[in-house]
Amino acid sequence: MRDEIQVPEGYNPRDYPPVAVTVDVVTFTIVDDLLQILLIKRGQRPYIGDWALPGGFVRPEENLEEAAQRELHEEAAVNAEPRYLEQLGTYGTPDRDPRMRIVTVAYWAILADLPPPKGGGDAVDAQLFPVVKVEHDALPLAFDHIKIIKDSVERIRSKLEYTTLAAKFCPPQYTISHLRQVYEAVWNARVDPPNFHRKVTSTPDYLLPTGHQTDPNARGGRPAMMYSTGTAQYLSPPIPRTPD
Amino acid sequence: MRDEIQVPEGYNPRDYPPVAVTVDVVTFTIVDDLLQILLIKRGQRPYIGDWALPGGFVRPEENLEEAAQRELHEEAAVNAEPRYLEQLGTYGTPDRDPRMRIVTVAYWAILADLPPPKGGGDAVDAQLFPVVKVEHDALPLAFDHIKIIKDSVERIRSKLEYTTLAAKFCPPQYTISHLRQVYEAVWNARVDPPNFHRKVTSTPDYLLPTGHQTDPNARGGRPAMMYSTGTAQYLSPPIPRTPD
DNA sequence: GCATTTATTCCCAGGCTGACTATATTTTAT
DNA sequence: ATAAAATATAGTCAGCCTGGGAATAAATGC
Repeated sequence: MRDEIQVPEGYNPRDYPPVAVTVDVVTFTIVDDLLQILLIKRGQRPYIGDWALPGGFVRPEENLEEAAQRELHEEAAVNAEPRYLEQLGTYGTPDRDPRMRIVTVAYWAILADLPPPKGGGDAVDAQLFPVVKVEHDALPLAFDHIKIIKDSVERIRSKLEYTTLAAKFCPPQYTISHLRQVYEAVWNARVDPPNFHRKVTSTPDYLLPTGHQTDPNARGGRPAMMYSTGTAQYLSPPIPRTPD
Repeated sequence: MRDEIQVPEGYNPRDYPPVAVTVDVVTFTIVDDLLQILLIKRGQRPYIGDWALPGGFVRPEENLEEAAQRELHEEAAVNAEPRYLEQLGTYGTPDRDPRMRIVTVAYWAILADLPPPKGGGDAVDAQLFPVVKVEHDALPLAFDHIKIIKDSVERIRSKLEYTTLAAKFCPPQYTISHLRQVYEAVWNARVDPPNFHRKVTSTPDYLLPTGHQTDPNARGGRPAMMYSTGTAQYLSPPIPRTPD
C-alpha cells in the first residue's frame, strides 16, 4: 500500500506535486503603548489594495528563517535586525491562494523601535496597525492572514507568561516599569506594579541591575533603577495572565 | 527594493523555485509502560536501511493535515484514526535531503492501542521504538528526523503539563491510575499517586465519574473508579513536571 | 512647601503544594 | 481463614506563593 507519488530510486526531481513555498512574517513592535504589527498594502491582484503580511517565495539556497529575515528587509523595508524571530506554523489549505497551491511558513518577530512608518521614500507601502484594531476585523486582509495574525498574537501573549521575551522590546537598559508597559501593551490589560516588580525580580539571571538610575525620559516620580537583560530564558515561576 | 522573484500580475504559475513539500508524522503510543514512536525502515536511497518517520509528498488537493493522516495510513499501515493530530513545525534546511530541496511539515499524533508491530503481512517494515532509546541516539535515523523526534517529544511532555491530552492515550473508560501511568510513561518519571489524584480531579469537566467500578484488568488492590473524558481542554491548575 | 506622580518595599490572609500518613478494599500467599 | 501485599483514595500539615493592598521613597509641578 505504497504512496503512488512515492519517489523511485532514480526519480526525476521534477516528479513532485507543483507546490510553492513562501514565508510570511508577523512583526510586532510597541508604539504609543500599543502592540502593533507591520502590514504592507498589496499593489497587485489578488486582494489588490488589501493589507497583507510581508512575505514571499523561499529561495533555493536559503533557510526558511533566512527567507523570513530577507522578506522583512525587502518587502517591508525594515533596516534593523529583528530582536527575535520564531516559527509560528505552516498554513497550506489548498485554496488559500487562488493562483496556485502555496504553502506558507509563518514566522513572528519582535522589532523594537521600528522607525516611523516607512514608505516615505520607498515604493513600499508599509504601515503599523494596532493589534486590537486588526483583531477586531477592522481591516481588509489578504489571503488567510487574519488567521496567521490571530495565531501569532495568541503565541506572543502566551509566551510572555513563561519566557523573558518581553525584554526584547526594550532598549539595552530599561526600567521595570518599561518592562511592565510591554506586558500591558501585549496583553492589553493592566498589571499591578508592586506585584509585577516582585515577580520579574524573582527569576534568577533575568534582570541585571546596572547600578545606573534615573530614567532620562522621566516625567515625574521617583527615579527607577535601570536593568539590562541576563541570560534567563524562562520565568520561574511564570507570570500568568489574569483570565479577565 | 522589491523581491526579484516577486511574481508579476500575469505570472506563469511555474515561476517559483523548485521546492517540494512533504509531511512527516511522529506517532506516539504507549506500550509496556513506555512511550514509543512508530518508525519505518527505508527501503531505498538515501539512508537505505535506516529508520525514518512515515511521510511523503503533499498532494495537490489535500490539506497538510489530511496528508499527514494519509501517510500514517499508507506508509505505516496504521488502520486506526489518530486520537489527536497536531502540527509540530516545519523543517526546511536546504540540504536536509540530498536529492533536492524538500520542505517538510512535521506533525505529531497520539494513537492508542496500536496493534502489535505491523509489517506482519504487508511489505511495510514498521516498528515501534521506545522514545528513551531513540533519544539516546541508539538508532540510525534518516535525514533530520532525530531533531523532529526530539522536538515532538519535548512538545508532548510539555503539553501534558497544561492540557488534558493524556486522556487521549486511554480507552473510553479508565482509572486515574491508568492516567497516571500515561504521565509516567511520557515523562519517564514517577508521579505521586495521592497528589496526582487530587490534581486531575481538580479541573472541572475533565474526569467524569461513570459510576462503574472494578478495573477488569485489576491485579490486586482496591478497585478503582472509572472515568470518561469530559470537555475540558486545559488543566487548571497545570501539573508541572518536577525538574528532577 | 505641598500635592502629585512614580518606584519600591512591606504586609497579610487565604490558597495551593509537596511530602507524608491513614484508611479502604481488593488479591495473593500460607 | 488469616495475614500480607497491593492498590485506591482520603486526610494532614507546614511552608510557599499569591493577589490585594498599605506604606514608604524620591522625584516633579505648582
